[in-house]
Amino acid sequence: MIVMFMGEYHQKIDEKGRLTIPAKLRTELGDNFIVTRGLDGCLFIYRKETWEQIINNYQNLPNIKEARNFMRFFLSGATNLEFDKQGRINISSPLIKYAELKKETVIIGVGDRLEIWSNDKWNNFINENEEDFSKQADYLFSQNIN
Amino acid sequence: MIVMFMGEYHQKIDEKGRLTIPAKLRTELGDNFIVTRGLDGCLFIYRKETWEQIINNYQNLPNIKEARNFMRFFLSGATNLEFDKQGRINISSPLIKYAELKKETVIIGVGDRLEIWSNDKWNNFINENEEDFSKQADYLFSQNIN
DNA sequence: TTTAAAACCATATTATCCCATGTAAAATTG
DNA sequence: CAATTTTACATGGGATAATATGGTTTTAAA
Repeated sequence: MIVMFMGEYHQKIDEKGRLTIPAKLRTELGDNFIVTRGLDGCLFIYRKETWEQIINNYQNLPNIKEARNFMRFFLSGATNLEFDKQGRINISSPLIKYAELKKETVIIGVGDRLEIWSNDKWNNFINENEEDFSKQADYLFSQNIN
Repeated sequence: MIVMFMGEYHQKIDEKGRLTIPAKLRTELGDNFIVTRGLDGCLFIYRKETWEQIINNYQNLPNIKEARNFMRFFLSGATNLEFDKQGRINISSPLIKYAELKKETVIIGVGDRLEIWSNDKWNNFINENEEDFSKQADYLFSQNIN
């Protein structure tokens, strides 16, 4: 992984569907990237290189129904986007609808991708899972004492 | 473990989210480090080397929902930071919110990491756990640690 | 000809950098 | 050893540049 996306950023999406990507993330993204329906009700943004790797990996999956359906979901939602002069992207209305994006939007870095969440969904996510996370973290942190 | 962080330091965070790291700790931290959501309501600061070790352990988690969620929580809370000319770091507002940081702040050294606590939380923590510490110590030291 | 989307422009907000002051520790000198 | 000076460090505030965001015009498409 060349780029490791991290952090949480709060941005406003306007009524034209335009969303500013924070400057720091822009430089890490480059100007060739893909937005698509993500898992768990958010959108994913991948660098082009990462996207191509993912697609390659799925080419090798057996031609079973589950794999076919997943590819439909993943590819039909995918769009090649660019920044406008002010560093914004234009999110299509099907994707806005899918992620239930309102004005208040959260962009997070998760390793090889960015995720776009509606503020409400993200808060729910954090609140519902916080306790589990500390348990998991207790476990995981106890693993790396060398 | 090359560096062993120790000690308790009381610093003030200003209304811009700037926090001075004591000079002694600065030299031990180097100028490449990561701040992230920690456990029990505080923030963790890791040297870059330590951080990379931790990440390596997580790379190989399977792509199941629990692992995905945990990575979201973990990476979205992480930021790569640097010192300003006066030796301060700039803590992002989601992290300030998470750790409920007010003006009075406590920085403690805990082995391979630093922890940032709000003064109130730290006092509560000490008060609530003081009696237990001796029991916990008895338990831990009886486990033969070699 | 109408509508919508994309490019452009302008302003408001935020973050970053730099400097000033206050305070405590250390060092130097009588 | 005490007193005074010097240095380092912590903390606050203001100016400037970068960024986010809203609105307007132009272009293209239906």
